Amino acid sequence: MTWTATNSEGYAAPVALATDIVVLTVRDARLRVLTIDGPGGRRALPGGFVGAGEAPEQTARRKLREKTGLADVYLEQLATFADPGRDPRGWIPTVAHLALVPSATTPTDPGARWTKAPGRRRWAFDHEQILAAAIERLEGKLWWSNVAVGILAGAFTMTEARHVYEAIAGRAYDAATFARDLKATGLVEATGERRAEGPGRPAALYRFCDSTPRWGLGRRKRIA
Amino acid sequence: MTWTATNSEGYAAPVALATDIVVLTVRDARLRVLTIDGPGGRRALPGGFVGAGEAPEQTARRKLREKTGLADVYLEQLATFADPGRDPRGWIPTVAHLALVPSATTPTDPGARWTKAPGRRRWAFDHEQILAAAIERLEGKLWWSNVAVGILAGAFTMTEARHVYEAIAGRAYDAATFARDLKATGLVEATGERRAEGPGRPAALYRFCDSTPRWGLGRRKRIA
DNA sequence: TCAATAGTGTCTATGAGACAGTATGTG
DNA sequence: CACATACTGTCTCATAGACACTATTGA
Repeated sequence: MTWTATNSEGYAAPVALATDIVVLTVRDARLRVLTIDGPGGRRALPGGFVGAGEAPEQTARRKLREKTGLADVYLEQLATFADPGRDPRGWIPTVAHLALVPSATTPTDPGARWTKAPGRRRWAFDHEQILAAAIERLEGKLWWSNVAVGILAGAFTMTEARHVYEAIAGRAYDAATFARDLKATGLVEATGERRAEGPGRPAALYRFCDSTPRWGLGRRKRIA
Repeated sequence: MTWTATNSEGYAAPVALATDIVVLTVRDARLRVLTIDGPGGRRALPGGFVGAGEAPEQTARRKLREKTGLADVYLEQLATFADPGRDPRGWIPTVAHLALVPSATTPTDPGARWTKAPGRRRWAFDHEQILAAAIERLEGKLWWSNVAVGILAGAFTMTEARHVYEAIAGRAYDAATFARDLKATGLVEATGERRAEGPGRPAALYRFCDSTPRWGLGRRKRIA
């Protein structure tokens, strides 16, 4: 039995407005997406219904806090998926969001897992399409904006940053060239600190100047 | 009196799902947006309500046909605006679209006009914000995709194309460099025809290889 | 001392801006 | 012929890839 809704003018209305969140991070040199159990043993994206008087972004942040315990997260709107029949429960458009969280994030929700992205898992609803849009957006903005600040929150070494960029771009970068070019974006600054990880010369630490979405200086970088 | 809606589970639902369309073109060397009369003498974007069983993109195409008489139009989803209170009639999220039409397009709707974008006009609702998002999207994709095919439908000379690109980018391009770089995107092809406009050597004609959204070869071009 | 990791310098290929000069039309 | 517009060739600067070389740590 599907749900229905009617407005005060007598016309059919959407049953609800949903939001789905593509939570991405880089773990073990792989891009991974946070998934929950969906119907039919398929993977699904976390999400929920937008409350009356609530902006979709607020809903997304609220759900993200419930799933990961994180309050300050890089979050941006991705696109809206509203094809008829996308949700068997009825007419439920969803405003998809892209969120990036630090590598060390552990889901607080016991049903949530990190899944390789892209991978061979079967997805519920139109979530595979939403995931594809999220990855394309992330790749496209990688060298042009500070998106990566979501994963590289706090201080990081150039080597750590490089591993994150490599997992997202799906290619290797020369270490020297990488450092030069990341500095050239004007988006990062040195903290002045250093960090030693095992043997070898300690690495200088950097941080992104802003944690809110910003565009870089318009340099180019080949992804493929 | 604001509208309301309730779904079959007893919860408040959106009153309706709307779509607004930012129809852009280049006329008289200026970027222009199609506007209709909104409340309070303000300018408004054309749009309408998404019907039950309809995808928002279909609604946008239907409305576009009513306003301009055009059936095949470059159209892509822009973003969804759903802040509470954005529409005084009630909870009405809108899926905004970006559409590009040829320069010669004349509105069939008598209330519709071409308005300079950006300009100093006052806008209804959150339409100024939607327009700003559309212009940013168009500028950002200009040299990376075939967006301009929406305006340069059919065959065009390099000079015509340059005028369109200049109006969108807000800067002048060297004619020789422009032609070289537009060809280098791999998105256009020569038709083999020529066209004479007054005195001077006739210009070769080109067309975009695809009329559906495509990405170019990843070259760069400075906008500012 | 060596191994390991971090960081610097530089050579080269390519794309983009600028512009001089050539080609081909109309009157 | 003059003039106007279209097109070609080329110089130069900036960016990105590659890689040799130096620097700084722990064992």
